[in-house]
Amino acid sequence: MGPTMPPSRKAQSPSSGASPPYQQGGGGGGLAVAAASEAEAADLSLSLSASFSKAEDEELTSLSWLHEGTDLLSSFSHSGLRSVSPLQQDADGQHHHHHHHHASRSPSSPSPSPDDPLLGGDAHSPYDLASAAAMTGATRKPPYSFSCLIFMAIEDAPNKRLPVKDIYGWILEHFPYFASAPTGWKNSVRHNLSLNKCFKKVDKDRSQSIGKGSLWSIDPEYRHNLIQALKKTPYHPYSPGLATPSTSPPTLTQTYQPSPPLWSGSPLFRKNGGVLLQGTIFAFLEPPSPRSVIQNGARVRNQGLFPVIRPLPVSPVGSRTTTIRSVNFDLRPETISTTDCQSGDEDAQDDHTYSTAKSPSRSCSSSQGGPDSSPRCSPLEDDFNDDDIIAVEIGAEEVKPEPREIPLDLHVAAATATFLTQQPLRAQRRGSGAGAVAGSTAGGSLPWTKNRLRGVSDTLPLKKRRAATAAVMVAAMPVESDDEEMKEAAGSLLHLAGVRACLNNITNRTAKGQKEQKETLRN
DNA sequence: AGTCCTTTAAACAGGT
DNA sequence: TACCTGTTTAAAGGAC
Repeated sequence: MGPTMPPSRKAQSPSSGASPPYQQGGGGGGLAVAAASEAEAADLSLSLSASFSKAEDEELTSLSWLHEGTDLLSSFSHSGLRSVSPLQQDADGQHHHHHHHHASRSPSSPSPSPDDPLLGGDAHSPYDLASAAAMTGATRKPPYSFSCLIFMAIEDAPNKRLPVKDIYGWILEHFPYFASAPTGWKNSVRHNLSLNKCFKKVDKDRSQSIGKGSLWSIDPEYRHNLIQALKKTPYHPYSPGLATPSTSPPTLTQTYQPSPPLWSGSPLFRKNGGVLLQGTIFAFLEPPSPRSVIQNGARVRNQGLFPVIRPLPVSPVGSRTTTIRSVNFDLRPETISTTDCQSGDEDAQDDHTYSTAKSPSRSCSSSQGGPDSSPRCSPLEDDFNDDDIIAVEIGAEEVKPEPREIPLDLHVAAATATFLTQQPLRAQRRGSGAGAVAGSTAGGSLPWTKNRLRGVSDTLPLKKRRAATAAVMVAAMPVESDDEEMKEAAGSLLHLAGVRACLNNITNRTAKGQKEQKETLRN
């Protein structure tokens, strides 16, 4: 019953042609190097960091809306946009569909204090929906993937669950674009709900059936993937074209020129792999005091929906370092390739969440460790459980003047690692490898392809993978550095950290398979 | 060139 | 019957 060939695809998605920001596609795998430009790509500091699950927890902790009873709603409150959810639910999960009103017009939440440097009274706060809406306009597609949109909608619901219809409503309300967009988006939403492991139906209680359909909720296990996906948005303070927070305390980061847009679909972002690089570089640039991070964290928490994506502070050209981001992403236990993790394929199953974070370093694809990653595969974990990130700076070359003093010793690196574990941006790291959540198809594997039929075992043989990893490392080396010592150092460090990058360990699955897995998880 | 990923389109089944 | 919901397959296209 395969679908018949679509009559005319040409009229297809507007999205595909113009490389809209929200398109995060491409997961390709290259090593992502953060730089404001290609040219600068090679000029970043090389930092290897490994993060582990614990870090993830901490990371989550940093998001207020996750742990402090601060839900996304509150995040909206800061924008004055969301005051009242259009979809009101009572404690029983009953939905009372209020007439859609634009929350922005009737803010019920207190506006951010004008003098709050973090929240800023800035009407153009990049973190509020109003700004987002204004920026995207009613005619432009929001930069969020459907998964993110769905996630936000659900999170915005008092009971964290919504029927599709209300999800549509939420999206429409907050992103007017869809009001006039082709109807296909609803199909996409449903498609996402069905395929993305991040979403799951709530067992419907007959007694309180809401009628047709089920309530959809976020699978806690994959939630962080969604969160991470959200973090990758174009709406961050320093995005060009976006308002910038006027009051942020002077930090080293401010000395940077705003880098190109870093929304997840941004080429630059992809190149960087986003997160890690951001986090890493960020860490180096930020004052030693975690405070700034915390501040940012606070911000994140307040922002909720609008992930803090800061521009990558780009190392001035000239610094001779390279950043290896894939390591960071992939090292997390969850993202570690099964192969590298002893377990092999057994877990192949859980993985699949569409990743929201797409990742360039798909090393451990979403399919794999995805979000769930239940199987904690990793020896690494045993060795490092505490501050999950190990950042190692590998040799900055003497050659060019380091614009910023980049710590060259492990102590500093360690500190940085710690720092990173506390800083929100860090979350993004995984985007890459693991596939984040995203969307729809997040987990990783999308249905379509033969590839998907391959199992973990089909991925590159361990040997090759390792070779690939090595290649990655080498590739990450300063361009002009063919210094074997350096390479060795990198290798040693990785080894030391028990880090093994895993590449292309993506398990492809058929949609069916995913579904089955999804089912399995449910049961 | 091949692979990955997201989005879009569409067929279909089941429910209301 | 018409519409909605949910699942699944397929393909387009961008990115690496």
